[in-house]
Amino acid sequence: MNMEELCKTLGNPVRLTILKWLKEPETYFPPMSHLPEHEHGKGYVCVSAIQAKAEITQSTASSFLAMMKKNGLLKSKRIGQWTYYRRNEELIQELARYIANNL
Amino acid sequence: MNMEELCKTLGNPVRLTILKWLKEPETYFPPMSHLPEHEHGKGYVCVSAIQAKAEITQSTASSFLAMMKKNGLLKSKRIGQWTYYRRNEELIQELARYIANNL
DNA sequence: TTGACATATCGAGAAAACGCGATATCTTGA
DNA sequence: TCAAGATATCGCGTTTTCTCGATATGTCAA
Repeated sequence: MNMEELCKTLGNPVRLTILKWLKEPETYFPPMSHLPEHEHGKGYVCVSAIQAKAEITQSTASSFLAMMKKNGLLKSKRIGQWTYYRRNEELIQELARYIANNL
Repeated sequence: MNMEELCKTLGNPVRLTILKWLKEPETYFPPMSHLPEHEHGKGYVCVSAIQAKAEITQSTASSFLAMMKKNGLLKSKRIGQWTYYRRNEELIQELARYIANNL
């Protein structure tokens, strides 16, 4: 867990908002119609849905999500031509514990 | 608590390190010889000690510390010609709780 | 195999953060 | 009142981040 990089990643209003949206995907995104049944309810959201909601370009969405994944905040799964991202709750809790105990 | 600004502030290696040093002031800083007896043991460290330890200029130290105070990470007390800074443990714990529960 | 669509990567101009030196302000002791 | 030391603020060149458009890559269906 790279605290500095993690904080830089979270220090951007768009990325911070995306992370919050992904906490309640059903609230903030339309149903992922291409996602197979057995992957429903796991919090997966595709890049284009996030891009549309955040009102940023496709390239920005892609690189922001890649950055968040690189720092461990998100996990991703490629299904067909879609890349789905979801939160990595384990790292977020680890971050909270780190701040509480070691920062 | 402004999460975005807080993360920007923590997303800098020097500021992050300063915050950690202030967790154990006796370990990382020489005794604050001008600090009155009754203020000892409270974690106060003066600007010039932090500046020297971090190997940054006086102006950078001053503005970094002011930024950290503005975001609630530090508290400060002016005593004579010295400004002493210490951690604001309450906000750090609040940040940890916020990440654990609301991020 | 090819066309269409989703995503990733590249290159660049604009905006923000970095971190310095110079200078101003504040406080104390002479 | 004045000089000296500690800290705060200002201005600025440098570096990093932001965010875009253009283009490349990957995947599926026809």
